[in-house]
Amino acid sequence: MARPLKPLISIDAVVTAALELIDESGDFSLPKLAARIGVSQSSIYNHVSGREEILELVRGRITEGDPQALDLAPGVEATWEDVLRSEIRTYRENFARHPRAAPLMVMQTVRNPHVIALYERMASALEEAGFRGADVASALAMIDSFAIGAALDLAAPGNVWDVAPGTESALGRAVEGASKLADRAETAFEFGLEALMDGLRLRQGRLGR
Amino acid sequence: MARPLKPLISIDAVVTAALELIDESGDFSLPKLAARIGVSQSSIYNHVSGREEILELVRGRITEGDPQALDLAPGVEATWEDVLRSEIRTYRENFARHPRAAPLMVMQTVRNPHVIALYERMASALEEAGFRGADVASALAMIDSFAIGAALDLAAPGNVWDVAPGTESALGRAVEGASKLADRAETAFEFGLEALMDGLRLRQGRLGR
DNA sequence: ACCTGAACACCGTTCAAGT
DNA sequence: ACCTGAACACCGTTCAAGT
Repeated sequence: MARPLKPLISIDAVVTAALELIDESGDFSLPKLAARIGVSQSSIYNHVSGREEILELVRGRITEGDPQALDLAPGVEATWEDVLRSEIRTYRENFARHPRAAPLMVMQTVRNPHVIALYERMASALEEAGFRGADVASALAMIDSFAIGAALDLAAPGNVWDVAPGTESALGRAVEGASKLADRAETAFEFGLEALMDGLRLRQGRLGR
Repeated sequence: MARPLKPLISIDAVVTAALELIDESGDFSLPKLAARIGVSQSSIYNHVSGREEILELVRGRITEGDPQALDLAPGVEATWEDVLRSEIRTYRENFARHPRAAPLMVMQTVRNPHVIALYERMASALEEAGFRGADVASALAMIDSFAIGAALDLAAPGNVWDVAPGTESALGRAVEGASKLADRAETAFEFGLEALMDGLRLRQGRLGR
């Protein structure tokens, strides 16, 4: 076949196909990706450096859903808490739309500009709150863990802990209590988000000490 | 060679070799594992069901480091906060000794009894604090995210975010501030742990509301 | 019961050859 | 510039054959 008049592949098509593959089955391989695009495996390397870059592009696609505007009463300034809460929620909602994508991203360094920009907005909010230097980094690390954890939670199989049902134990009761909820992951996320915000607010109050 | 008089492999040896492999290089495959034990790849399946079980056994080995006793003044009862803080710290310290193991565990359901027991102790502490049912599960999910995040942080390459050094931005300043610290991950962990405990304590106070 | 070697169905990446 | 097919060096798992 050799070189066609019009390219058979575009980076965009690669990313779209990759995300479809991930959404459908949760696993993703170059052979499957090539098959879906209808092209040979090796030709993908003409557009992209390899698997890692594809996944990083997928991260971009997932995250680029515009940062939802904070709608506040006119004239009211958004507080650092508003901003932080909103960014975390957006981040998590983006992954909620592609639950199976999270596990594939965890182990890769974040290079995507959209995601970097998101963390930049959070870092600014933390500075506005009065946090400085390493404290900002620590807070970001915590937020990051929480957000990734929440995303992984969405991808996780029904039970994270292999506890026999009806077990008389605190963990058994917790698992049972959660299983009654329509959206266990959602509830856990909201609980965690508020606890996290409380924790930060409290530390902010002590900053001058 | 066929069946030897004394088994060439023991489950214990498999786990030890697997953990060595992980600690040294961070990656782990059955061919490499077999080579290290000095046995053929397929014979491993006589002792273990496959890759997943091996990793779950490794999780056990890492976690079984005895739960450090809380040493308190005699007669003083450990509060739920003491217990929680100590368990989280222990969990994270265990992974600190094997930083490269964390990424391999993230995507697997926890089946190991030692780890289940650890979560059971945390669930009890949360009940003692007054949390019930889904709230216990939510708090555990949050703690879990945090602990796993902290563990992944130890395994992560130097920079989690690909920010150009000297960038004039809040994120740039945060990264720079953190890079000055001898133990960035350690500092972030302590910051997060205290913020998390604060968040839980505050929610506990509102439980009766 | 426990080992081996061969086989199977996968991976990601490279590269000469074609137009 | 962009595609193909073949090749390479890996995976995890299964299974008949040996003692």
